[in-house]
Amino acid sequence: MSKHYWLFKSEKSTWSWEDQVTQGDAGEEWDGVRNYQARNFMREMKVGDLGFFYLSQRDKVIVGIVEVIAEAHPDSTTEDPRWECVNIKAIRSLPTPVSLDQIKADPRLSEMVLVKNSRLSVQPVEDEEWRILCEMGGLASEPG
DNA sequence: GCCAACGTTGGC
DNA sequence: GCCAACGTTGGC
Repeated sequence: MSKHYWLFKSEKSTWSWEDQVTQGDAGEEWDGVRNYQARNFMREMKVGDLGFFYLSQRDKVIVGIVEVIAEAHPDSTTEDPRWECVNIKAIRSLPTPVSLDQIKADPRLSEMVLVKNSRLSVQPVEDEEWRILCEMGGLASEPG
């Protein structure tokens, strides 16, 4: 099966890109998700899948690229067996972070979940969207 | 800081 | 199983 692409949302004050980068190859659990849709997407993730790291709230910008390094497992931050999470590690920062404004201004990206359902914290990204966003971010081609 | 949108909870 | 109430998210 081919690789899938995702988008992970975080608030800078809770978990910043710098925090993620600091974890290095060890990565970190993407814990704390308490939403079934988001959890279900994490269950679909495979090791090696790539994702964008997006900062919500003040920043509203895609700042980097992460890779899934562990598939869905119980979320260590809760006893509730319903909630699972994957582990991800930072791959690289985007040379040019891509803002929500830019995304909204591009008709090719108007179908993005980020635009249509702004509250979903873990979401899929279409191959074409991924390519466009990598370009906008200053990457000639996708990494990895 | 406000508020709309949405998801979850819990009473019935 | 429905739905009103409530809490949270996140853009503005």
